[in-house]
Amino acid sequence: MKTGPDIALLGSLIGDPARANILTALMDRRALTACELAQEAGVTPQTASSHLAKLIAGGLLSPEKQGRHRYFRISDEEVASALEALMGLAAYAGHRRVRTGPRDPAMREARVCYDHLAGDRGVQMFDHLTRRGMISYEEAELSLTQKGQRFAEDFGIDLDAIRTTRRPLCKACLDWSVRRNHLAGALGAALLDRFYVLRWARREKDSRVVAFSRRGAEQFDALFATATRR
Amino acid sequence: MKTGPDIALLGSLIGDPARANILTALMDRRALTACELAQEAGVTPQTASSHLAKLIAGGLLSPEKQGRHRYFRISDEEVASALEALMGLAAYAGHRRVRTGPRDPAMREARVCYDHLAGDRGVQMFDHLTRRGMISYEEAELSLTQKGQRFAEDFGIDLDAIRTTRRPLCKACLDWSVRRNHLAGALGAALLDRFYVLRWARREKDSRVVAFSRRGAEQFDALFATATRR
DNA sequence: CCCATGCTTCGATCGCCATCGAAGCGTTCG
DNA sequence: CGAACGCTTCGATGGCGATCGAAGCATGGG
Repeated sequence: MKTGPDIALLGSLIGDPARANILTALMDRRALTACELAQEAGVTPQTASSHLAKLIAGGLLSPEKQGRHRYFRISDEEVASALEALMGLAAYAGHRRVRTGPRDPAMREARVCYDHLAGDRGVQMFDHLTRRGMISYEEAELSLTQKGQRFAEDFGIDLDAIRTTRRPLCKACLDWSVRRNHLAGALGAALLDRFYVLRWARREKDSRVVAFSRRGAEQFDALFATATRR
Repeated sequence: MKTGPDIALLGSLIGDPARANILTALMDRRALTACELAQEAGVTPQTASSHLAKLIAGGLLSPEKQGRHRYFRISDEEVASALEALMGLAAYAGHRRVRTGPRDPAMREARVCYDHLAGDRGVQMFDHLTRRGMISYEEAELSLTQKGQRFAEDFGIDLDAIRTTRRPLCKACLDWSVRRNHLAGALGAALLDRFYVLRWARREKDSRVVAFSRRGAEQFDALFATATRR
């Protein structure tokens, strides 16, 4: 008999197409209702309900009651990160759901991963921050340096406010399209937020794509100029 | 329709208990025969054969013919790394296959992950190497510094020989038991090899456990003394 | 050569689980 | 309060896939 974590349970949860669709739909950090998810997955509400129950029992999703709706979201950054890693392997092994569509390049350029920026631009930002010594990698954990703190404050991020949460400030998340790290954690989320506020970018409706305006892209490139984009 | 990598396929592959057992059994980098794997998984050779065919089709395993035997191994470090990440989530979410057994603490202390050292000791080593500036984390990739190169050579590792392979020298791998990084890549493999040669440790039969001798543990602790063990 | 070994293919069986219709339960709104 | 909505539970159905016995194919040894 084997010992160790049970990957079969998680695998079978992720293995059903309807459930995989649900999880994928929730990878942006939205919380969706059961009916919306049913539509995303292409099944009836009854079926979706049973899937959702299983995903909750498995710890992958968390329900949230609000009025007569029930919203579902991915439980945890840990879960999102593991799913992103699986997507990485899937992309690497060459399993794609559909032939590369028109949306695909946009996804590769910039998309939402849970609540932070992923794709080429996410990696570009991460590269710049580490290369310029704003984020340091010590004891296998990321931390924000003095220089990085000044940068963040200057960029309009209220670090004190962020630090009140229990959530880690900086975390690395493996990008499935670029297969390198991008920045997750509270700071990653705050930065993306800031891009929205500054109108550099906006979320594309019903997708994970983050669309940068021309001006926004220029400003972004100027700010994170160290690393060259692919 | 969704776009992006297909996690459902991988999920369903990993989701079957027999296949999960097979994958887990191969997580040390051994190559096993179909019959051995059948026994590991607790199914007949016929059944195992069909599972193995699917795992190969999915890109997770690679077959290797040798005489009248056919050996199977995990295709790739990428695959092993993704599986380790899934185990991390499973452990985090609290799904364990069996009640914590006597072997479990030993697994947590030191075990083989593909072909490098994982567990408390693996993380301890990684921490020391990064903290002492032997491995640097730049542009989202690990690299061996001058100081690190001297260290490795002094420890009896032939870096030139290693570099002939196309395999990356240093890679980070997320440890499922400690949930922090340990060192993978060619250097990680070479270091573990060195521990065997120096008789600091040996593989426990039929398990992923790496058993350190008392003397070996002392030397190891002396060498990687920066980080305190848990 | 013939037989043993190792593995795969074939065919049949069985069980589990995804699916959906119908009904039940709670919430909201007019 | 009744009707509409949102979601879940129940029950029945169907299909896919895991499983194994038996046979087929290689390879190697005597």
